[in-house]
Amino acid sequence: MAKQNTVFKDAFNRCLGLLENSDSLASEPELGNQLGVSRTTVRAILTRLEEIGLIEWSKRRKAVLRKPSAADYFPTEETDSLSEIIERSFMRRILAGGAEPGMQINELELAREIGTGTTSVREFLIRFSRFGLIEKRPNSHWVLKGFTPEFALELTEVREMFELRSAAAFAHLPNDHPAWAELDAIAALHREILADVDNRYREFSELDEKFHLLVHQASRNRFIVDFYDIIAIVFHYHYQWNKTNARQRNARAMEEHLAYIEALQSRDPAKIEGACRRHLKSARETLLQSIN
Amino acid sequence: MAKQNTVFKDAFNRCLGLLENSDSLASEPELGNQLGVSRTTVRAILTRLEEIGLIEWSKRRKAVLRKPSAADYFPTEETDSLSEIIERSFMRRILAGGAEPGMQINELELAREIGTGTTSVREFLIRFSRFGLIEKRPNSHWVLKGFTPEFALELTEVREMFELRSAAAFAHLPNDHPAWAELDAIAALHREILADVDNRYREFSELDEKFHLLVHQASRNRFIVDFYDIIAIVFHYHYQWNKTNARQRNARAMEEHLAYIEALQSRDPAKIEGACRRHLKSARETLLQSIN
DNA sequence: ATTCTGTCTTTTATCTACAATAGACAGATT
DNA sequence: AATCTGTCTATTGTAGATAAAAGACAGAAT
Repeated sequence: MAKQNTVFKDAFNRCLGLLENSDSLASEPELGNQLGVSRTTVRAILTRLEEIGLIEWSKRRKAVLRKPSAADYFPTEETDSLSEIIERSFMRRILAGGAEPGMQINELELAREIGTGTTSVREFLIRFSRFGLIEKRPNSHWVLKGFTPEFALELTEVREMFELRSAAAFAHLPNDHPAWAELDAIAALHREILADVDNRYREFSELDEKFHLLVHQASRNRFIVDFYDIIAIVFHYHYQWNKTNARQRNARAMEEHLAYIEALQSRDPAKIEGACRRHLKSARETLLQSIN
Repeated sequence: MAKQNTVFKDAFNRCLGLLENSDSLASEPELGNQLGVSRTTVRAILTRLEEIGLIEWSKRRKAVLRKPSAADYFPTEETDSLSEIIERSFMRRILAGGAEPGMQINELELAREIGTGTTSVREFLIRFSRFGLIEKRPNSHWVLKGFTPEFALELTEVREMFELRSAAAFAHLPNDHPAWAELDAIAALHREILADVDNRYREFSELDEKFHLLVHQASRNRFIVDFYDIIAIVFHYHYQWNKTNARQRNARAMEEHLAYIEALQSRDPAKIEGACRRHLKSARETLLQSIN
């Protein structure tokens, strides 16, 4: 296999969703926009939809013949891109399984284990190296530096510098900047989840990422925004891995977020800095606790 | 060709250097250490040295028969690793040649132009993307974001945050830390070059990199140290590209460095911050001037 | 006049193969 | 006892090939 057709399968599944609530489909370029794929892929999807009797397709006419059933969808295992599979597999190995700092990482072995070619693994490792968890010895193996307390401290040190500056910049966004509306929406979602926290505390992880990314974007600095990727991936896998006291931790963080958001809305620099510092401090403590 | 033997050729050339001042060579593992290569490569070098009649080799005996001549060395074009070649070639294209922001970057075309396979170009682009000058559209081309004033401002903003913090940390290094001795050596070299600045101002570029890296390392933060790569590459190619007033600019920067170094040596936080800010400000101005 | 479809070309993502390089181990040498 | 060499194996770096996906263009349909 030269290339997996995951783009096709994923877009196909999303297209079935469109098809649930409508009795005909838009034009090919329009569908391409909706699904975020090229016309070539759209046509492949339409061809398959016709083959399995979901639509009748003739030039501009794409009439829905029946509603899609569960069996029409491609299984979710087949819709993940190779890089997602490699990332998950790798993160599981280094976060969960006894991965000692200093351990060697073998491209060929990783590739065999994941069931993929070495090229993809190499490219993943190169991309991943910017997260500071692995390092290359040229002409030789990669070395795992490990998810250690030092790593967490270095990460949070930079994060705190960047976020304090971004939060300060946020206050100076013009009043009609869309970020203010987004901030309102995020605040509302916080209150909604907090009102039913016992059932919905798991939604925090995603909300957390959205909120902090919004703050970082106010810096209008690509290096600051890009750095947030590292924080996001660390917290993302960290939440999946460490679930002790999750409900309580998340509730507390959401309260802090609300105070932080209120400070931003006040535009008062001192208030913003205080609320931001308080939240960052507890976020750092949470992360550090879970490592030891 | 599956792999260029540039490691062999480069190590071979360096081995000829060792051979100039000695009438026999060390053991294989020892040579491997000196040259920074594996025993396999050392043995390949010894084999070649024997073939061209430079040494007589029998087990532990590696007697030098004659001094190497210029013809024994591999030409320097053959000793650069593929990634260095690609980097230079790429930087020339985007800094020198009319490379408009928003331009598409084509892997295949780049590969053909450089005379290499696509795999290496891809890997280079992935590594290079962390410098914030290019961006990938998945399943599609890369986009050149360009060496624009915005880029320079975003870069220097982060640089200033990081360097101020690193400089402050430098003052707290223990008195017996090797960085103090290195700082002295760097200061001495500054004075030496300044004393003959008309002839030696070109040595500044390398010295500049060494000095700022030393400062950044005092942060003991991998993200801060890694970020310095971006600054170093930008200034490196920038110096090569823009030579107007180079002598004067470099002389001024060296004076600033000396004041900055003196401030570090004083361990006085206020003095350090002042000298650091002054230098960073003029470095930023120099960079910005050359872009427009 | 604009938007769409049919068809074709180009480019990316990924696999496989292979030379260069690293590295392991046993027996030889000091 | 420690270090070295001869030999062998394992891994990386890179090229080349191929299916998937993107994208270009002309003619057809609104």
